[in-house]
Amino acid sequence: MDKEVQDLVRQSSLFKEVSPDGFKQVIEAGVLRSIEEDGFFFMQGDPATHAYVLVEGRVKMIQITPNGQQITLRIMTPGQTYGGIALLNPRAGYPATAQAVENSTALAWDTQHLRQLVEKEPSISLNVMSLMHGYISELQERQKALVTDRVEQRIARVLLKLAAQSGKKIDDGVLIDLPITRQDIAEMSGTTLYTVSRTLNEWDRGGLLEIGRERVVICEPHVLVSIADDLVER
Amino acid sequence: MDKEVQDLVRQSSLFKEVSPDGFKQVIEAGVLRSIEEDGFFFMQGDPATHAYVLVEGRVKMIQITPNGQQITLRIMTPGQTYGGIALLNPRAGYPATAQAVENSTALAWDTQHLRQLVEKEPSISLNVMSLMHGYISELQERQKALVTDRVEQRIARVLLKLAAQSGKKIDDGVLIDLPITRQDIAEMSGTTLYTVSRTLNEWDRGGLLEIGRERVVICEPHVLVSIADDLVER
DNA sequence: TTGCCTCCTTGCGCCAGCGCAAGGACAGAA
DNA sequence: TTCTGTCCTTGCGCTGGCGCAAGGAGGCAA
Repeated sequence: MDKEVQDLVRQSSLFKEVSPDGFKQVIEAGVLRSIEEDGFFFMQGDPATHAYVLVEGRVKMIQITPNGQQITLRIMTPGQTYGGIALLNPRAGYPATAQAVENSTALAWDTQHLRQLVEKEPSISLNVMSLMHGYISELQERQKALVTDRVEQRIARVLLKLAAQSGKKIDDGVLIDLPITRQDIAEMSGTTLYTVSRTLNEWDRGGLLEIGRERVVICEPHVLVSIADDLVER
Repeated sequence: MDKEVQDLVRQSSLFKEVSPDGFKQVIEAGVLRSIEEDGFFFMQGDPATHAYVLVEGRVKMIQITPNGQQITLRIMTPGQTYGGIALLNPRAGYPATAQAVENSTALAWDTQHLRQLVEKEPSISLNVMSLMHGYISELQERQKALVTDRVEQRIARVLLKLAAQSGKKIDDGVLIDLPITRQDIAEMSGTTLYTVSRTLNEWDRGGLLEIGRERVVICEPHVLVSIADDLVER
């Protein structure tokens, strides 16, 4: 297995602080799985059989409503963990769908191996709880935002989060280094593609950012922050 | 310790399936704590030091926004667990505030004892994860509802959930056996007390339910379900 | 009985955001 | 170079839901 991949796994929130010995077992038990663009690692409701650490590409966690509408929960970058629920009994379904945004590769562990690993390394169990805790906080945060924030604030928050996660410093600001559509942003901020388009264009006109097709560059991050925190007149 | 209380703990989602031996230790380590109406077990952000099983009364989990606005996440009834996060390192803050709706009593375990118990009974650890999993599903469900459902549907859902949890069969329907204000319902459904009032009155006029001061009786549960599921014309 | 407090109702005006529809722009294929 | 598909923009009309303000009504205390 690739040295680089091993490092990624060692630092992942699922297996961090595992002993060298245990880590060897982790690597041995992991199975590589590749999914091409727009394919799925798993669907919401599927029995949770595997936990994944993303090695390459981008994966988004989404929820699909009965009427086909869709909300995006998060976008994962290499090194991040998803499907950690699999530690539980596999009858617990995945709470969301994992879809590849680009061609992606992940290491996977099935429930059985995971349980063996946990027995040897109980810290993994704490790691899973820690992951879930983070996830809960995030969901609560989003829920609060949905109830109390205006759409403008929510869009600002989404952009800042994307920048923090996949931002790339360039000449005139921070480029969000993802092929991301207005629709994607709308799904992440709980609004519509129309409103996103209008808002981004307004901000572009104000020099706050620069937009293009599937491209956003944040020029004035601090202004965006003050919009997100509602410190600014409309 | 009360026999009744012990049964409650034995069936709680935190300690179910613990061996008789381990259970004895659980009971020994638990500490009773009473909070009177409107008091707090803990506040959001406090270091998570204790896990609780509610023994008597009602406790609501809430989130308070910087500007004082408030959203209600859930209302707990006796036997339910909260603060399970405490198993983790206590620097992880509680993700929400636990406030007593009536005079309430709970059994509490601190992090240190919990860790000892988990060592003896690893199933507790799985229980915690299971709890968190349920919590995550619930939050995602709510989030989906906030984005895609109309206010009317969300109010219907809240009423149904309250009825499922604290419903009491009476002559003309199911009484929600809680002193619950319009404001409370608004916080749970992510809307305002005005809209809740208008909606409930409309339903009352239609014979769907009967309302009074801090009182709701659901007369036609199935109609409410079809509203929640959007199977009905407006 | 009276007063007070909290909870509830409702008319009214307002506007943020929705979503259709039509058209433009860009990128990659052929 | 042209074509095709996807992505993006924007004018327009509409409405669900918000929130103020004012008043009503039930419950509790003294």
